[in-house]
Amino acid sequence: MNMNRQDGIVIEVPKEFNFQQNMNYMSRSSNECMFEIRDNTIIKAISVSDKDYLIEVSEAADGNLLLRFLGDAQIENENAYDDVIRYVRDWFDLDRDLKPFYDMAQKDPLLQTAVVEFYGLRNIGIPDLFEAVAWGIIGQQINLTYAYTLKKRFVETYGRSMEWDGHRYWIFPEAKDIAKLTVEELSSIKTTTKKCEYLIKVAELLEKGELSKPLIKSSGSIKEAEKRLTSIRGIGPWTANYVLMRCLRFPDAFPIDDVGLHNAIKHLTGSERKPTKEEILKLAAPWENWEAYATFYLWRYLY
DNA sequence: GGCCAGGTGGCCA
DNA sequence: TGGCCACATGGC
Repeated sequence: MNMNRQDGIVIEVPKEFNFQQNMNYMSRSSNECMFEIRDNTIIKAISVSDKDYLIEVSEAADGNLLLRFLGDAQIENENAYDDVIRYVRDWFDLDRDLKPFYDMAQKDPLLQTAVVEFYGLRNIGIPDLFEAVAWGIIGQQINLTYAYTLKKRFVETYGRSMEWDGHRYWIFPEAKDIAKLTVEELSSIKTTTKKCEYLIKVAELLEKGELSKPLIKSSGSIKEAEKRLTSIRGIGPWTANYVLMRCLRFPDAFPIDDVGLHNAIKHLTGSERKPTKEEILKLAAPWENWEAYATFYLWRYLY
C-alpha cells in the first residue's frame, strides 16, 4: 500500500465504481455543510477514534480513490491511517459487491435505466449514528432545501470545526453535547418543539450507550433492528429504515414511506398519481435484499 | 396564496 | 390494524 503522505494514499475501489457518479450525487445540494466539493475533490472533516482529521478524496489516475490529509493533522501511527481508510471505505460502501444488484436490476422495469444511467454510484453513507438519526429527524415532513438549512444551523451552532485554506469544515455535533441542552436552547435552530425533544432524547440514549451501532447490528433481523429504533419517540418506520440504509448498511432497509421514492416511481411509471403502498410492494418484490440500493438509485431522479 | 415537504405520535373506532 | 389529524414553517 502506498503510505506516502505527500502523494496520498491509494484506496482501491471495486469494478462497479464510478467516481463522477458519486461526485454528482454528492454535489446535489449547494447547502451541504458536512463536506465541500471543490475542483472535483471532496474535502471533509472527520472524527475517527476520537481524533479529528481533514481529508481530501479525489480520483487517482487509475480510477481508484486518492486520500490526502490536509492541514496540520498529526498522524501518530499506522493505525490512524487504517482508521481513516476504513472510514472512507465505509463512507463509499466500497466493500459491497454490486454485481448481484446490477444483475437483478437490468431485468427490472423500474431499475434497468437507472443502473445504466448511474452505473458505479455507491450508497454514500452517513457513518456517524447520531448524524444519521438526527438528519433523519430533522428532515421529516419538510422539503429537502429547508432540511439542509436546519442541519447547517444545528451543525454550526453545536458542532466543532477546522479551518483550512480560508474555508471552514464542520464535524457533526456530538451526542454528549446535545444531551445537555434544553428544548428551549435547541429551539434556537428554529425547528419544531417535538423535533428538539426527539433530538435531545436520542442524544441521551447514545450518551448512555442504550443506542449504538453495535447494538443495532446485533439485532437478529432487520425487523428487530427496525423495532429497536422505532421504539424511540421520533423515530418511525421511515427514519428507522433511512438510518439502517445510510448508516448501518442493511441492504434490505427500505424507507417505503419516502415521498421522494413515491415521486420517483410516479415519474418512472408515467402515472398521474403517486403509487399506493401495495403497488410499491409489488414493484419492489424483485428487489429483495437490495431495497436500499434500489431506493438510492431511484432517488437520483429527483434532482 | 396555496399546496407540498426524504413523517410521527396520539387518538379513535 | 387502520384511518384521521395536529404539528409548524419554508420553498416554490
